[in-house]
Amino acid sequence: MRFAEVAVDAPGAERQTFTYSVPDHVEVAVGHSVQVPFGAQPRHGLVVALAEETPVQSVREIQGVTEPEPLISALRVGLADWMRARYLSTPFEPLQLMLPPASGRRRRMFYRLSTTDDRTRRRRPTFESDLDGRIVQVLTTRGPSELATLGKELHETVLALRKAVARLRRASVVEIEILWSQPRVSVRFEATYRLNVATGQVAKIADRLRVSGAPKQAAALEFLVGEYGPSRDVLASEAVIRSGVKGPSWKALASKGMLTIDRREVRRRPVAERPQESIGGHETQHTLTADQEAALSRIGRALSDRSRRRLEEPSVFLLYGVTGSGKTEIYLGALERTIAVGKRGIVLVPEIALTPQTVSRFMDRFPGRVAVLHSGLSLRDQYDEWRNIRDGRFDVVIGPRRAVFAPLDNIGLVVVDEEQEWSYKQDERPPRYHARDVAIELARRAGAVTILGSATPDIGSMRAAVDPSLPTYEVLRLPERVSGSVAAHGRSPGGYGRPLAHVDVVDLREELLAGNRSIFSRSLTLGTREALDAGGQAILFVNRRGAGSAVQCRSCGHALMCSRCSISLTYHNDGTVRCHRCGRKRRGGVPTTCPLCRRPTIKPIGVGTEQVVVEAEKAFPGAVVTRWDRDAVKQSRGHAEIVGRFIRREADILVGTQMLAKGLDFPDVTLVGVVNADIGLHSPNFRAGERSFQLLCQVAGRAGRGEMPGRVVIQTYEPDHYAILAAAAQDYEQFYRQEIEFRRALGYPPFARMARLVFRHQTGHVAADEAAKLAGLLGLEIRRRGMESTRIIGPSPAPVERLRGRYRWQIEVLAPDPVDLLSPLTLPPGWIVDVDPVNVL
DNA sequence: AGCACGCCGACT
DNA sequence: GTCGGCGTGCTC
Repeated sequence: MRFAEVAVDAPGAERQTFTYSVPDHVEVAVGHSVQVPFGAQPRHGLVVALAEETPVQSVREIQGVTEPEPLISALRVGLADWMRARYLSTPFEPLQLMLPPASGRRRRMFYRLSTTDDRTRRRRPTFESDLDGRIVQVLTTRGPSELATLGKELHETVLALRKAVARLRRASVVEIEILWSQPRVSVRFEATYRLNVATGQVAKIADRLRVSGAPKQAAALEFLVGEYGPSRDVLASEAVIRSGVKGPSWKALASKGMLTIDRREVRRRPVAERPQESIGGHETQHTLTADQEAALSRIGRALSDRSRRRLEEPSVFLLYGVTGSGKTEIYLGALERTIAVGKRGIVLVPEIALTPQTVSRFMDRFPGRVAVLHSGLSLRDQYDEWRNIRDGRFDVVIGPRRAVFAPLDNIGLVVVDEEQEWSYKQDERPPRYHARDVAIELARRAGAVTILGSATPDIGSMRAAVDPSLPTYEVLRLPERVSGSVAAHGRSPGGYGRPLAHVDVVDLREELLAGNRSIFSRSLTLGTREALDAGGQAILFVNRRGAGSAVQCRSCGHALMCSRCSISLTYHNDGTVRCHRCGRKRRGGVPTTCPLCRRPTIKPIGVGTEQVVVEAEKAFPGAVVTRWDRDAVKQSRGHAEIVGRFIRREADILVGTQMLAKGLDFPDVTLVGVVNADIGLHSPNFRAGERSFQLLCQVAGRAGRGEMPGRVVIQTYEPDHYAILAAAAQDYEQFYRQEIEFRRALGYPPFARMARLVFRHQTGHVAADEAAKLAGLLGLEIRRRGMESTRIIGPSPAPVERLRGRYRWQIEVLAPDPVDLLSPLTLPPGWIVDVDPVNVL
């Protein structure tokens, strides 16, 4: 007897896999997609293990496989289980990410009138309510229907219908029928024709056909032999178009045995084979700098050693290189070496839509061998691309976070570009995974090398690389900017990297004292004018992150803080000012005068892009100002249109949010202004400083990427904040030294790991009560199990307390591994757990 | 999620 | 007595 361990896609199968027996006539392997009985209904599941025996008493049988081949490799089934344990997801959720996109069938529940006439019941059912009768009416005329259909027809709520239908089922008037929807996409076939007669006989047969009044069939035969010869498949659609002979004639030939009609799977041509539309030119580089050379040879050694199974070599490299230092060239070189030892690579990029320049460099280097998982692909295309990857048609897969689940075999290298990016964390729906950490685990299991690339590495990644007590990652440094396009055009003096842009920090308190009430400081106004006059372009960056804004004094820079939590208080639209850590409300709301300097200049801070556009048009008459943020993208035809307009110099000033911080090259931009560096600095999150520093560095990196030198102006009320000082100096290591001490002192990650628990409810106090209850329970559990190094913070309202009409309260768990505390517990329904959260909104 | 089991109140 | 309400608990 054989048994299969199955991860079932059903509520009720959240915590464990289930054991089923495998009937003799069914062949299953790990990774197979199967249909199993679960409770009263059939469910979809994935086989995660096989066994010869089981301790389980009541096993039921697998009903069958839904696809002939396993869909997920054993390695990835293992990875999925690792994700389940790490992110406290269900067994099925991580596996679902690895399935072909949009190929899933959904269960649909239809209600129909009972077919079995129930003789135990003598009386005809008398309907308890009018609704029951109306339902029967609809089912009689329309046949089996879903609840939603009934709802539309009868103008009743789903809830009322559910009750009525349950009543009718008990009375044996109505029964349910489960149907599986068609997958939204599946393998597509097209008919093919193949000639069945010898070439020499075609002329004779064709003559006979003409005589017997079938000239079309004769023409078809002659076409086939002339264009394709015997026993070669030709797509029916192609044959019909090119020969002008329609379907029925071909069918007639087939019935006479002269032709075989077959079918062949057709797929869209992979992206790599399509002509590329690229926006902006991209730099090509042929000679490597000494640093690049050294980094690449180090990675090359690890790659070849690991391919010879000498696994003692480090497997994770932190490629720490300033903006423009040529990290992409290292990725390309490492991929070449990977392919040279017969392996393949996955490249993760933060937001593919925003990095077309990087993507096209990969496609140029490995023509026809790169699969690009683009979020803009249609479902059909995504599905075809999945199958093309699985069938080994690509050596390289490049894409955003979910590309880590692409069905690529024989992986030798995994690259995570801009590894510090928060977009690698899925925080909207389970499994709430971090693609960088999944990538590292995938590489570990595959015996592959990982490269984490960044100009401003995640604090945790850098610590793993430099702390001698944790010899896990190895740092590779690229400290100098490559001469880039200058070198490519042969005009570089040689040996000199492009300098980093010059950064000015403007103290907005002084601007105010000098009587400047505009949102642009004198320095920024002057700098922008100069840049435009010299024929350059300007970028104005508006930091909108952490919309829940701090309350800050324009005169002295003082921000209202919580006396207990040492984080800044948050202004709410209802006028209250509260701490998002402990939940305490400030009495009196926003003060009229600053508690520190006594001036009446204390206000909630916040500037929008629209406002900046208006102000910029006023301040720089004649300049064309363009906006780039989420709203502007919605109105136009996407990112590429806005970016393209700016690169083609149809606008002089680009006003935007974080989107423009990402790796795009704007060669003519000589000035970058940060309108409000303070926002986010005080977001109630221990990563606020890190986030601000990274953002400012990235924004500064947009200036002076061409031949003209760049200049950056950072406007702030807090010129002495360590994140701003370090960003102005563009000195990551200075920032790291301070940040890591701050984290150590407060026991924050990377010195502990965090799990964030959130509860949502329409009513504020219900959420608060529920949070208090669970916090008490967790505290009890911590004491009971003597978990001294585990702390809980809160309960407190979430930083954005009310989201989509629901109040949210949270509890944070800090521990060496918070899963130790949470894993054995069953949280009450409604709680969401986010392990290793990055976004705390 | 669904369904079964089980314990209480309004009827034949 | 019986039917049917919906409150817990389980689904291999």
